[in-house]
Amino acid sequence: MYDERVSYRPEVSMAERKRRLVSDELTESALQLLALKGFDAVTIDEIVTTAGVSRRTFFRYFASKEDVVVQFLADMGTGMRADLAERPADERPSVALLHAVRVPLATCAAHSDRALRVVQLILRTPALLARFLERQAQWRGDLTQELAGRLGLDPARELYPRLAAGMALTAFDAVLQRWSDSDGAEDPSALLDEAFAVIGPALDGVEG
Amino acid sequence: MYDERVSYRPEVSMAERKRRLVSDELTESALQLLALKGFDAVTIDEIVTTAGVSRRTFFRYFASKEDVVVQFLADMGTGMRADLAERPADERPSVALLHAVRVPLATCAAHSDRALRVVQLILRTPALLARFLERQAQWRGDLTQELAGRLGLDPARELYPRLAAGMALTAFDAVLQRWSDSDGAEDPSALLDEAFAVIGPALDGVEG
DNA sequence: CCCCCAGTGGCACTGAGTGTCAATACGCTA
DNA sequence: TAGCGTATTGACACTCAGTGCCACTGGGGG
Repeated sequence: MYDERVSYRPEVSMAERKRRLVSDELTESALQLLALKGFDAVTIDEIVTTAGVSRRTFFRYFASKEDVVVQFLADMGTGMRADLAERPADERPSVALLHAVRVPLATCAAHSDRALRVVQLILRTPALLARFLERQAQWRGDLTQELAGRLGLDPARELYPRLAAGMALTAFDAVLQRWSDSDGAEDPSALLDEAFAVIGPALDGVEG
Repeated sequence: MYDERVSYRPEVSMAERKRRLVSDELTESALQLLALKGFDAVTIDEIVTTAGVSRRTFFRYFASKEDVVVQFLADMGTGMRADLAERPADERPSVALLHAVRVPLATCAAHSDRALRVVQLILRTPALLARFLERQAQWRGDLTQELAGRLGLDPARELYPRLAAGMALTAFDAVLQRWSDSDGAEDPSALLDEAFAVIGPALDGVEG
């Protein structure tokens, strides 16, 4: 056999790397075509032909046509909750949430060449927007739970955790919208600070 | 001809009443079946058979299967913007938005026998939730525009209008969620007051 | 009385999404 | 190196959502 110390990663199997390759190829082809011709004008057959796999394989990687696009931004949500969980327990909600929401926006800004096109496609395609908002509702639930835990509140009795999570995501949406409308000209991070300056008083309460 | 003063409404034609009848019949059948068997388990064929019309006719009244359910709550959005527009110009945003959002929730509470089942169905069915949130995004845009107009702000340069609209709808969502989870036991109006007590400071600014 | 037309049903078609099965390729073991 | 179990794939058939098209009908107006 080969020497395990060079060019061999036991933790990433051959099969796993192969799966990644197919997934990436599919995502690449889909994004290319969808951005070019619009969501409705592209069939799955075109995507899989371009990617060089069968139609059946497509649905083994993505649950729907919308998923190819939306999953591109999916990790954001899981990351946000993790980031919130890592903030110090005594930090004010406005500060903790600001940091949690900033990370995915910074990622967008860093990969603006790809991300901008995807975001614009999502915001302008009703079917994609619907799926995106559905995902975001999931994020809101996650943030609500995390926030309730850190504050010792019961989300079934107190409105605050859900409202705070919703406000943070409202800020996220507003920034994303402006970033998209300005074709990436405006700085997401600066816009986010601006947004949190508005919602901050509500997040930290009247005594803030 | 007949005497126009009795049992004849020139403003509501025969054809129009007929359309209403078909639409209501379709909505009725759909809601009944969907609530009973779940969204995915009901086909359009079942709905139209129950309603006694053809499949083709269904799609002349509703754009999709989701639409039958979501359109049940659709007028809410248009009503909200109209209500906001009618508030006095010098009223604080928090008060104006509170009134605008209260109306549809009051309507839900008044028809809780129907509305509760529909809301629960929507919140628990991913496909329906997605369509509902898509509609809500439209409401947010409308409220943003209305609010910007009343405050003399440019929504393309100021984040506030969109944030305020988003916060009001976040309150709306949180209340709807609690109302649904409690099977209608909690009072939407009281919950809404509670929610606006939280977000109010952000809506009216630091000088509120 | 006839024309007009909005609403309808039937039909065929495209495209999304799923279940099934045979073939293939890889990893492991003798 | 040969053989075996497993995971991935491709092909096919099928259901169902949604759309375009055309012929029919029934009621209202000239």
